[in-house]
Amino acid sequence: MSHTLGIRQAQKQKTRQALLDAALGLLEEQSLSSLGLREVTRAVGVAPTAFYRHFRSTADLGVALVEEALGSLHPMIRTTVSTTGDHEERVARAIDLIARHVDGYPAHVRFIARERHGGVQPVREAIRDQLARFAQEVKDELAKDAVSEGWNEDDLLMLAHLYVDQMLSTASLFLEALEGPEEERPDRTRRVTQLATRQMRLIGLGRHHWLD
Amino acid sequence: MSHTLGIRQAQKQKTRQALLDAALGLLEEQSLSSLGLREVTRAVGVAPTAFYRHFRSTADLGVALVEEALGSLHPMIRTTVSTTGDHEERVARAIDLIARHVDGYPAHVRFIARERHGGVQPVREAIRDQLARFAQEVKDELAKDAVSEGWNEDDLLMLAHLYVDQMLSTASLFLEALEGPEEERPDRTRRVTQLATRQMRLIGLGRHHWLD
DNA sequence: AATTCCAGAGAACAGTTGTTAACTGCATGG
DNA sequence: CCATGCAGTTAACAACTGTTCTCTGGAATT
Repeated sequence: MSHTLGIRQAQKQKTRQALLDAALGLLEEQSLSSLGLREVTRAVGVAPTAFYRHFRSTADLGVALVEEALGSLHPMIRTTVSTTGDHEERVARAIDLIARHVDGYPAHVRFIARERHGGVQPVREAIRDQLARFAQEVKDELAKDAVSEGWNEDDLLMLAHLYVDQMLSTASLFLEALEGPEEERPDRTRRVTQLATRQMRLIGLGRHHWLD
Repeated sequence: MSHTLGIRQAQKQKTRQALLDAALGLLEEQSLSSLGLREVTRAVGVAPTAFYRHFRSTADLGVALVEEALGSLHPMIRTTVSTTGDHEERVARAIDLIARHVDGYPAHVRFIARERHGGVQPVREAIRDQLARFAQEVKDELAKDAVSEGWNEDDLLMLAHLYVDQMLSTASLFLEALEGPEEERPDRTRRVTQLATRQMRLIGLGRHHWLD
C-alpha cells in the first residue's frame, strides 16, 4: 500500500525526526513553553528557518511528540490488560510493562508527565485525548472480564480512568527512581514496584466488592 | 511574639507579595521555566532589578509559591480526614472541600499541578516534599481509625499516598471544569464530583477488605 | 532535456532577555 | 540630628528570540 518514498521525502522525514529527537532531549530539563525554535535547530545543525518547513511552531512540534509518545502504545495497553491469569499475576505483568517502558523511553514518559498539565493548551488537549482513548480501551477490556458482570457503563469507565491515572502515576515514580546515584537505583525501583503493586491490589479489591 | 514591622519592612513585603501575585497570574498561561524576571516586574510596575531584592531567580520565586500554595493547607487536611461520620459522608466532605479550594484558589492549584512534573528541579522537589508531608499526615489520621486495626506502617503510607494522588487528580479535574462555556459549568462540576466520589468509594472498599 | 518545485541556507529585523554597576531617597538606629 | 542601611531606579551590555524575505541546489515532473 505505502509507496516507497523518494530521496526527497525521505530526507525531509529524516530532518523532521532529528528535530523531534533534539526537542525531546532539550525537554528533559525544561518545559515546552520555554523551548525555543532556534534552540532546537541549533541542536540539530540546521538553519532556524528550516524549522518552518516541518512545524508551524514549537506547540505544533509538541503535538507531534504526543503522537510519537502515546500513539503506538494503544495495542500494548489492550493486550496487557486483557491477558489471562489471576489478578495478582496481571498486576505484576502490567507494572513490569510500565517499568520496562519507562526504562526504554524515559524522555517520552517525562514529556507526557510534564506537559499533561503544562503551559501549552494544544499539547494538553492532545494528551487528554490520548488518555481518554486509553481509558476507553481499558474499559472495553474490563467489560469482557467476568468480574465486571452487572457493572454499568459509567462505573466501568470510572474504574478505567482510575487505572490509567494509576499507571501514569506509577510511570512517573519509576522515572524519579532513575535519577540520583546509580548504586541505589535497583533499590528505589524495587520500592516503587512494591508500592504500585499494593496500590493496584487495593484497587482490585475495591473492584471485587463494588457490587456488595 | 511577632514584632510589628516598620514602614520599611512592610513596604518590602508588599512588593514581594505583588511579585508573587503577578507571577501566579502570568503562570496561568505558561510554565515556570519560561517565566521571565522582567515579565514579572513589568506586570507589577517596578524596575527589573528590584526583583533581586526579593528572589535570586524565578526558580527561587517558584519555591516561594509552593510554600504559599501548600503551606497553609496542612491543618485543613488533618481536620478533613479525621472528621467523624460514616465513610460515605467523609468522602463527600473531602470532595466538597477540594471543590471549594479549587474554586477559591484556582491559580494556586494550577501552579502545583503544572510544576509538580515541571521543568524546574528545585520547585519539583519543594512540591514533592510538601506532598510527602501531606501523605504522612493523612497516614497519621488513618492510623487512628478503627478500620486500620492490624495494618502495618508501610501499607498505611501506601494508602495515604493513594489518597493524596487521588485528591490532586480530582483537583485538576475540577480545574478543567472551570474552563469553557460558563453555562455548562455546573454540569461539568457535577460530573467530576460524581466521578471522584465513586473512585474514592471504590478505594474505600478496597481498604475495608485489605486484610481479608 | 528543460522546467518546476521545494527543503534548507543566509542575512537582516526589531524586540526581548538576565545581569552588572552606580545612583537616589527615605526609614532606621545611634 | 546625623550617619548608615537598603528598597527600588536608571542606564547600559551582550546575547538571544521569532519571523520575514531572498536565494540556491538538486530532486521531481513533464
